[in-house]
Amino acid sequence: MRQDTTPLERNRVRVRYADMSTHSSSKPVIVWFRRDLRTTDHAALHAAAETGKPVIALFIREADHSYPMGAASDWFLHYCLKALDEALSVPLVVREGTSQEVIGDIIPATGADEVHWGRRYQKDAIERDAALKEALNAQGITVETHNTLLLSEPWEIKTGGGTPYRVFTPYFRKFREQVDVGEPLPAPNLKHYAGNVESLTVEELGLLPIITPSGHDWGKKLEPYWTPGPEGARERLQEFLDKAVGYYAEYRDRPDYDRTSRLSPFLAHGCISARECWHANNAAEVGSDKFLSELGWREFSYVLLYHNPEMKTQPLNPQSKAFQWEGTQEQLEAWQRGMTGYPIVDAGMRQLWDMGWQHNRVRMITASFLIKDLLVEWQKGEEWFWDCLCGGDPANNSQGWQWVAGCGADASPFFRIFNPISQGERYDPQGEYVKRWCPELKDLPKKWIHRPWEAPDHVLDDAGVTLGTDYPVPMVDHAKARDRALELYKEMRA
DNA sequence: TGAAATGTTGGGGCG
DNA sequence: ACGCCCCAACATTTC
Repeated sequence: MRQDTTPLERNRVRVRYADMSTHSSSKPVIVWFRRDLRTTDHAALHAAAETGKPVIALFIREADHSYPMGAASDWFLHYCLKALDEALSVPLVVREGTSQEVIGDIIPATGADEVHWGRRYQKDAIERDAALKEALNAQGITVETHNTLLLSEPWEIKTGGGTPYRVFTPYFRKFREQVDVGEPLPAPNLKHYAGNVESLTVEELGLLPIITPSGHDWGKKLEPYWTPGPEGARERLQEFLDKAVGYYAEYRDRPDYDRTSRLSPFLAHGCISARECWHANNAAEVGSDKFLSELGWREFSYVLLYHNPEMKTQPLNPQSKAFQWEGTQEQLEAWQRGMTGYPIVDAGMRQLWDMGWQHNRVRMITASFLIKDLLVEWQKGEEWFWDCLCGGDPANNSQGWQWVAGCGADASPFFRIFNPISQGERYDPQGEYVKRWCPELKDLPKKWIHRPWEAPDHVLDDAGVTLGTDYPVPMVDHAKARDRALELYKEMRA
């Protein structure tokens, strides 16, 4: 709930640095942290430390962000900031406002004459950062930008014709020929700045979800699943490399197994770098090229986002704009709540709500269902995921939704429509994933777990399930919905 | 990183 | 023994 005054005005806090004895006469350098909330393999932090100047570590809750984080990502971010503050040997200065205001305030207050940050790739962010850089340069302040997000710059890898790639496979082949993913940078030693810098506490940013009047704490449910921050990211990567990466190609499509990396939220907030993941995979006793290729998809998504700034809302494939969506708000809400009547879809949507994350195979199934069975615009699904994912990535989320909708670059063709029953039976054969997230179906035999409406009455009785009361009747008939989607697809092409 | 419809093949039952 | 039909099983095409 935003009020008339900013938290900084309401509650002025001064960070008092522990080490006041460092009397360096040199001017400090500011490192502005964004989606790179770590100390290792951080090119901007590293370069700032190399100057030998005292370092002011800064995070800004940007007031003028046109693509603000979703609620679950804010939750994750809150704990990332606290973890980063602990991981850094200097305090993290936390502020709210526009970057121009905040940095424009810190520079005269501290005498800082140099600013470093990691580059961003969304058009509005690029423009704001460029304007800030220009304004600072005009004041004689040095600005250096770095790559803290990606393995390669989106403009670096081009086809023979000099255009950006639009198909993943040749893109990634070229990437592997061209890009030398070097060693991650170590965490640098930082020199303390001996003065004071105004800072909010992380709490004052108000990132945590508001507890409802009835006392429901929505953020609390995410806690068991995640340890946000660099330490949690390293642990997660290590566990993945120790236990799952060897089976990645075989089992990553199985939502009933815990065989994916679950690193997406950490990568999205930059708790760990893609280079650290890449490198650790290759250094591990057993690694997986498939895992590297997933990191490659992340790079490819940023290529698409960089060259297509409207990717969040506009189909990359322009003729897709003519598609006549006919899904309703009620249908969208049933999907959001996990009440479609198709168990694999509902399990996925409830997992997303509870964990702030959804298994990748299930993302394809739930997205296909929203788009092709319910005929709801993919953008509505993108928005919901953006709000619910505790590590929503602007490039990956848009790219993934466009892929399923069939309107993206190198996308799945529109007519590739997932059957929620056969997908469920193939990838969750025992129904364990469904039973975990839809406990009302836990006593249903596996034969009927993905199609409860076809189960004989006595089976439903024995399982204690009354369709329409305990669990919904399917909201659409998949076979009919499929025909309708193909019909609309044909109309669009005509 | 589909699914369904359609086409082909080959073995076995049977007149 | 032979042709015919049936129908899995697999392959190809279509959306």
